Amino acid sequence: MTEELRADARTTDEVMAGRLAKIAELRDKGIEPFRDGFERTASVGDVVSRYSGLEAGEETDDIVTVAGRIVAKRDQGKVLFLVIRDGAAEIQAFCRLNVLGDEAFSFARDLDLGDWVGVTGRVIRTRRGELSVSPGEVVLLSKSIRPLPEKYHGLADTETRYRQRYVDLISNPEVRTVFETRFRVIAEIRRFMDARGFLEVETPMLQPIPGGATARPFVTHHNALDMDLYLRIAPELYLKRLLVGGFERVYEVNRSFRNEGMSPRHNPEFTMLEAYQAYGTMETMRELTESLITRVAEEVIGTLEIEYQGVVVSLISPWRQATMADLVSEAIGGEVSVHTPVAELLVLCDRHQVPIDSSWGPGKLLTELFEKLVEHTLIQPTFVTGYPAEVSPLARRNDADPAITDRFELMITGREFANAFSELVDPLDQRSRFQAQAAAKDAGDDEAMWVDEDYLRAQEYGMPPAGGLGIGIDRLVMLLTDSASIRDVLLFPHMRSEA
RNA sequence: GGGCCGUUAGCUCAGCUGGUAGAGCAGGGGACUCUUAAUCCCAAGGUCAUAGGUUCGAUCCCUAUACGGCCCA
Repeated sequence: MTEELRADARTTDEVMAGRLAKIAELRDKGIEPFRDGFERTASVGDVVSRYSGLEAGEETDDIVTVAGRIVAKRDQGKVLFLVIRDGAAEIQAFCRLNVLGDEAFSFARDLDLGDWVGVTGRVIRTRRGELSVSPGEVVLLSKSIRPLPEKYHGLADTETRYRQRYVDLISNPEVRTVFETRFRVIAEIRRFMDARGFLEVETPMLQPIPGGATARPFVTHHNALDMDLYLRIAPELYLKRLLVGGFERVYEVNRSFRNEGMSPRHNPEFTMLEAYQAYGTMETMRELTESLITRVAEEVIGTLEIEYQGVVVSLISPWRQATMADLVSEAIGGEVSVHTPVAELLVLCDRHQVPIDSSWGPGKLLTELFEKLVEHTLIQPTFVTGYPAEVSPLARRNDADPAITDRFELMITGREFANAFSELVDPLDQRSRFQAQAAAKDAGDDEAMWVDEDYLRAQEYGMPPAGGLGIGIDRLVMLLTDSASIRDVLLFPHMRSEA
């Protein structure tokens, strides 16, 4: 039976049948192919760094026990080379018949690519210069029953890479590096914020009223309460309630959810940093943003000159600042602002093929022109200021010009990286802004905000002046890892159900 | 949602605007006591994404669907 299965092993199913037969065989011999734990004396990385000075042909008497996955196997008859990978480090097991003896050697030869093993033996460097463990013992820790992708080209199919990230991580070592960078970025952000006296907090992901952004939410249902709840589109309104409650500096590294299309730049769930600082302003947040991103780049990738998709981006301070009105004026070759008559803006929208809606005021029209004509041109870091109040329902009006707000968005590589403002703390103005949003929602804008009465009530108790900030972490990681798609910086990007 | 492109062995890829498919790696058998994309010999491996259509005949041409990628909204 076993022999037949082995002889017939062809496709995946048959390979798997062969491996299953091996499992049965091992159990017949009293060997459990899925062990309970294992004691090793060193990681592969430790051994590699500790013995980096060992000369070719030199053999130590030091005995180590390492463990890992077999990722390559070179069988030479009475000598067998197994490459053992533990994390990102690899070491060769140089198995010799005369050292292991007949039974142990044939056991080692019977191991398969993908198996997890423990190897005990002397640390040596082969005549050909490869650091190795020369095992006196090889034990199977966990059997692999499914074949790994091709060893040289790795796994290239994008669909399989995203769906089966575990295989991608085994097969393409540089993928691991991207994710190590991602999580070091997040760790560095926390260190930076903590050092500035911010407290990391947690706020609801399930919200009765989704707020803090203009986006369509995901809906879910709480059975016991028989009420609909929404997955948060932003933590903003809860974090600002904490300012009312007396917390002065808070932040949340948050997963938020937006029910919109997917693209190389959008995933339905994404990660951002939101931070609020009592007594701060847009300018406080601007300095914070620039310092934070600069620090993270220096600490994690060690440079401020970044090549992104073939373009060099310089994160060296100071970063450019410009107003939306000036940038749009420059793009169209004439003076426009939020005070330009609507009729004139409509002509410009028409001329530049910007689709419009009859309910839009000058602020929205100007913003649309900006997004169509300017945004994609801002490759180097640029703080765009002077956002119209019409498109900034949570931001404080500028004292000199109440039609715009004390708000910026940070653009890099033509994309939005951060959004921040002096917070609107006036409950009366906030109510009228919410009402304008509600009117837009009634007019069919399903991304418009809801009126959040509890948030207004909180503000009515008195909210300190404050600066608030949001930074898109996925995009930041894309920039720092030169990744073209957001899927390349998400371990498990969303996909349709498999066919 | 619209447009374009893709889907061939477990993996990476070939395949002549039509005559039912090839290689390398992995897997199987064998040789080899310093290999490292090991090498050499042998044998095997396919519902050409799915469903229809055109045709004497379809991996190839047409339609639809599924999944993926890019662009646009």
